[in-house]
Amino acid sequence: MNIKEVAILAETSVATVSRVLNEDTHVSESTRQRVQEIIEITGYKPNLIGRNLRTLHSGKILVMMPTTSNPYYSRVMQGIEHRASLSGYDTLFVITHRVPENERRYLDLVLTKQVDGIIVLASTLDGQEMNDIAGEYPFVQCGAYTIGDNISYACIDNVRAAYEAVSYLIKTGNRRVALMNGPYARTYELEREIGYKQALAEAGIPVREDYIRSCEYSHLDSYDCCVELMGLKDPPTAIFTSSDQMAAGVVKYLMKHQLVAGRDVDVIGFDNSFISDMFYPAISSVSQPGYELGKVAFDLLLEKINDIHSISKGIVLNYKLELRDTTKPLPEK
Amino acid sequence: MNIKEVAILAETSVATVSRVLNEDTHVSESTRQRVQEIIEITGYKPNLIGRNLRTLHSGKILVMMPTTSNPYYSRVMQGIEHRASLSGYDTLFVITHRVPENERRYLDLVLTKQVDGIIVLASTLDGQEMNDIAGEYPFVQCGAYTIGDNISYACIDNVRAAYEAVSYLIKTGNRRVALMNGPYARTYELEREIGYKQALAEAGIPVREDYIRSCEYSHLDSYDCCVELMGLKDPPTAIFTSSDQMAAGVVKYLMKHQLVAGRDVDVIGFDNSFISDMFYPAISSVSQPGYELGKVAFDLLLEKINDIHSISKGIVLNYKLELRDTTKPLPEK
DNA sequence: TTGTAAGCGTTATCAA
DNA sequence: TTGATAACGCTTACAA
Repeated sequence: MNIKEVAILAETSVATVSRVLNEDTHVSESTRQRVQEIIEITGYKPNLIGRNLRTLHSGKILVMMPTTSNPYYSRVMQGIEHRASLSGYDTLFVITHRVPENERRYLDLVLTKQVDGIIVLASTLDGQEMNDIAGEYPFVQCGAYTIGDNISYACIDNVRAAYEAVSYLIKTGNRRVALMNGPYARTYELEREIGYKQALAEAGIPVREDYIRSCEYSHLDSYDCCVELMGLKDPPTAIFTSSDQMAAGVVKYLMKHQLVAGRDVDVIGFDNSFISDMFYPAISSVSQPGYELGKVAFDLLLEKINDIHSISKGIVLNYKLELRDTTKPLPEK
Repeated sequence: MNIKEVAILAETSVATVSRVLNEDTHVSESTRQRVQEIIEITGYKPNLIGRNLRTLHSGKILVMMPTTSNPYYSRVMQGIEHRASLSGYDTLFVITHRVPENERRYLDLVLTKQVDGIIVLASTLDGQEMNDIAGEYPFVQCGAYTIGDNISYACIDNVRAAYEAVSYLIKTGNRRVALMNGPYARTYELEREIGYKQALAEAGIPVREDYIRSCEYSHLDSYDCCVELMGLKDPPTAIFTSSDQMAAGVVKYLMKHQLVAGRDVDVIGFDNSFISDMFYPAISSVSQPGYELGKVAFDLLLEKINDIHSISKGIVLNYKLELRDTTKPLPEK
C-alpha cells in the first residue's frame, strides 16, 4: 500500500493525500475525511524512506555508547531521549564496544544521511578525526570532550571532581591514597589523574607512581588490581576509582579480607550509578548529572542540526560528591 | 555532493558511478579508477536514503529493550549485533521504558520501512497486537514469548528454571521459600510462578500467598519487599527472585540485619548478570544464555525478513543454575 | 563496457 | 481546493 493506491481508492490525487498526511489546511473537510477513512481501512503507513529522501532529513538522531554495562549511561540516554522526543526526534542507540571501526561504521549513518546527527558518549576516535567530522556533520560529545574547534560538548569538570574526592579522602585522615583509573587515556581519565595529583600536592603528599593504577571498568579487573595495591609494602588507606563497578570490586576485596570499607580502607567511586547504593556497605561516589548532561547534549546537537556552522560550545555541569558508608565523616573543627 | 556530481567530475554517467559503488564487474578498470579517485577526492558518500528507497530495504534492524539497567540485556544485545553484522545488518537499539506507546512509536520504524525488522526483548504489548504485526512485518521476540501463530521467539523454559531453582532451595533444607517476582504479568513471570508452585507441590509444601510477592526489578523495591517478607510471623528461610538486582536488594537487607545469606536465608537471583558475581557474598543465580538467545533471535528474524510467510518457530535454550555463596551445598546422600 | 531512462514513495511547485 | 508533474538520490533494465 502506497500513497498512490490510497489516492486511487479515495478518488483523489497523491498530492491531496500527501496534504492530508501532513495536515495541510488547504484541503476541504469532505475530501480530508474521505482520505482519512481510506487510510484507516487500509492501515496505510507512509514510507518514511520516500519522505526522507524528499525532505532530506530523517527525524532521527543516533547515540553512540561504548558499552551498556555502566548504568550511568542509562541516565544520559534518558536525558537525550526525553529532550529529543520533545523536538520530534527519535533516538536510536548503538554500542561501539570501544572499537574505532565500529564507531566509524556508525558514523556513516550520519554521513549517508540516515540520521540527522550523532551524540557520542566516550569516543575512541582521535581529536582530529572527530573535529573533521564535526565540521561537516552534526556531531557532539557528551560526558567527555576533545580539543577541537568544531565539537560541542557537555561534561563535568573532571579535574575538579577528582580533586575534591581525593581532598576529601585526605581531609578525613588518609595520606596514602591510590588512584584506580580507566585504561583508555581519554581526556576525562587524564583529567582525573591531574585532579588527584593536585589534591596530593596541595596536602604536601608526594606522588607515588605505584599508587596510580589503570584497569578495565569492571569489578573483576579492579579486584585484581586491588590485590596488587594491597600487596604493596605500604598499602593505601584509601582508593579513588574511576567508576562504581571498579569501586565494587575494591569493596568486595576488602570484605573478603575482613577489612572494613570506611574504616580500614576508604573508597570513593565514580558516576553514582545504582551500584553504589545497591552495595552494602553503600559506596561513596562522585555523581555525574547524567540526565542533565544528556539533555544539554541534545540541545547542542540541535543547534548543529539547524546550522552546522553555528559556533561550537562546551557546557560544564556540576558534579556532586555523594558520601555513603565507604568514607569517614569530616573531622569536627 | 551526490552521485550526479561525481559522474560529471569523472566524466561518466551516474549508472557507471553506481556500478563502481556496488562493485559491479562490468566496469573497465580505467573508468573504475577514475571514478574511485573522484570519490576519494570529494569524500563522496552515497545517500543511503536514496539507495534504500530504490532497493526497498534498509539493512538495519531494530532492537527494543524495556530498559538498559539490567546488565543481562547487554549480552543479548551483543549476540544480536554480532550475528546481524555477519549478515550485513546494522543493529539499532531503542528503549521503551515499558511504555506501550513508546513501543508502538518504534514499531512504526518497521511499518514505515526504516528498518527491515524488529526484535523485542520484553514487550508490554498484548499478544493479539504483536501477532497482528508479526503477520505482516518481521518481528520476533527474544527472552520471552507470547501465544500467537505469527511470532517466532527465542527463550528459556522459565517454568523449569524456576522449578529447578526452588527445588534446589528445598533440597538444601528450606521449607519456607518465598518468590519475589516482577510486577508485569508477562509470560515469563507467570511461568516462574508456575515453576515455583510445582516445586513446592512436589515437596508437599502448601503454597502461602503471603510468600509470593511482586515488585519492581530494582534493588530498592526488592529491599522494601524484603522488609515485608521478613516481618512476617514465619519469615521465609529462602527467597527466589526474578532478577539479580532484586536479589542484591535482598542480600543487602540481610547484611544490614546481621543475617548471613546462604546460612540464615538462602537467595537465588535470575539472569546471572555481572551483579551476582560482583556482590559479596556472590549471589547464586539462574543463568540465561543471553548471547546465544540474541544470536538465535536474529536468525529467526532473518528468516522472516527473507520470507514474511515462513513458518514461525520458538527456540528454547538451556538455562543453568549458577551456585555461589548465597545457597547451601546439596546434602550428602 | 557504457549510457539512457524508468522508477522507488514521497513532497512541493505551479497552474488550473 | 485540487491535480499534474518535477524532484529528492539512487539502482537497474534495456539499448547501444
